[in-house]
Amino acid sequence: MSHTSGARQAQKQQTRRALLDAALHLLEGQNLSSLGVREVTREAGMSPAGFYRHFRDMADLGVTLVEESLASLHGMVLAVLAGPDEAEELIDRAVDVVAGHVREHRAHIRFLARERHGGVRPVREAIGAELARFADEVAAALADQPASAGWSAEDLLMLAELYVEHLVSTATAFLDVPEDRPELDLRISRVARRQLRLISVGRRHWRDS
Amino acid sequence: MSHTSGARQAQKQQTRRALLDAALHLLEGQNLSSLGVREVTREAGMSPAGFYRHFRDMADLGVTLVEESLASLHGMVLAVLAGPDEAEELIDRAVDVVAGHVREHRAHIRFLARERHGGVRPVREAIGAELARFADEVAAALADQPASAGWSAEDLLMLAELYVEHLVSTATAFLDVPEDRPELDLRISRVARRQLRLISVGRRHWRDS
DNA sequence: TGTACATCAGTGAACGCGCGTTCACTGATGTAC
DNA sequence: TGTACATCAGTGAACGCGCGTTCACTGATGTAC
Repeated sequence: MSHTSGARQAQKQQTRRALLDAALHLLEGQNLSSLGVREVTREAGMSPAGFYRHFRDMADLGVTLVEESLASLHGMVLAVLAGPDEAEELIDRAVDVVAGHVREHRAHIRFLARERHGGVRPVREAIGAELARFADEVAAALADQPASAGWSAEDLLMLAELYVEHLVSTATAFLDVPEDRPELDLRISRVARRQLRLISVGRRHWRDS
Repeated sequence: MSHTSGARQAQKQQTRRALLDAALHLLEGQNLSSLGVREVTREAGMSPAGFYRHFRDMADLGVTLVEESLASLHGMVLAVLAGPDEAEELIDRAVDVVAGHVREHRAHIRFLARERHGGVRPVREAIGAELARFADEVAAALADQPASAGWSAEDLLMLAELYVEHLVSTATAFLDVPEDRPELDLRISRVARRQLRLISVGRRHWRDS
C-alpha cells in the first residue's frame, strides 16, 4: 500500500497533473491517436522517459482523461435534476448549466466529443460506458418526477437516452462556436431550449396520443 | 481541359479509387490524423510517391471522402421524404433506411462519425457544412407537410436540426453494435422509433401547449 | 497506316527527421535504528 | 538528533525504425502530320 502524503508523493501527483494538462491542451487541436509521448512530455517540460512512471501508454492516459471529464459532467446533472421539476424552469437551468460547463471545461468536453467515436478503442469504450451509466441515472431521476406516472421503465430509459444525446449535441454545438462569433451562443441556447420544450410537450401527451 | 475518356484517364481513376478504398478500409480502425501516406499506398499496392499524383495530402483525400460519404446520405433522405407523410409510416421507413444505409455503407458512416469532431480541420468543417445543408433540406421538406401549417421558418429549422441529430446518433448507435451481438440492432430500431414518435407527438401538440 | 514526338501516371532510391521505448544513472526523499 | 541504507521519480543517451516528401526516371498512352 502506497502513502498518499509526503513530499515525494505530492511531487509525483504534480508531475502527473502536468502531463494530463499538457495532453489536454494539445488535444484541443488533434486526436489522441496522433498525440505522441515526446510531444506531451515536451509540453509538460520533462524528459520523454519520465512519462512511463505515470502511464503505460497514451491510451492509458486517455482513459484517465475520460474519467475526470465525465466526473464533472456527472456532478452537473445531479445539480440540475435536484432543482424544482417544473418543466420550463428545468429546461432553462439545464441549458444554462451546459453552456457554463462547456465554457469552464472546454478542453475536457472537446476531448470527449473528439474521442467518443475516435480511433483508440479503450478510450472510446470508456466514454460509451460512462454515457450509458449517465443515461441510467437520468432515467432514475426522471422516474421520481410526477410527470412520469404510468411510464414503463423502458420508455423512461428511451426518454433519458434522448435527453443525453441532446445534451451531448448541444454541448458540442457550443464548442464549435468560433471565438469571433460569440453571439452564436445565444442561437444555440434558444434552439436547444425549444427542442427540449418540444420533447417535453411530447412527453406530456405521450400516453393519450 | 482534360479528357474524361481514354485508357490513361480510366486507369488514373481506377488508381484513385483504389487509394480512396484503401484509406476507407484503414479508417475503420483509426483516425484520419494518424493515417499515413505510406500506409495507404501500401494497402492500395502502389509506391508512396504515386499518392501525390492524386491528392495534395491526407486532408485533401479526407475532404473527398466527406463528399462521397454524404452524397449517399443525401439520396437517402430524399427517398424517405418523397414517400407518404403519415407520421407512423414515415418513422418506420426512416429508421429502416438508416439501418440499411449503415449496413451498406459502414465504412463511410464510421468515417463521418469519427471525423465529425476529429482533429483535421478541413474535414471537420466540410462535414459540418454538409450537415447544416442537410438540415436546411429537411426543413424545406418539412415545410411541405400539412402538419407544418402555422409553423415559423425558425421552428421548422429547429425541428429539422433535432431530426438530423437524431439520425446521426441513431446511425452511430447501429455502427457501435459488436459483430457478435446482432440482436442489439432490434433494440436500437425500437428505441429510435419511439423517440421519433415522441418528437412527432410533441410536434402535433406544439402550438396548443 | 506509320512515324516521331509529347504527355504524364506510377516507380524506386534517397534525404533528413522525429518517433517510442530501454537502460543505467542520480540525487532527493523516506525509513530503521 | 544523527547515521546508514533503501526507494524511486525523473534524466539523458542510445537504438532501430518508419515517416513524408523530392527527384530523375521509364514506359505506356496520346497526338500531329
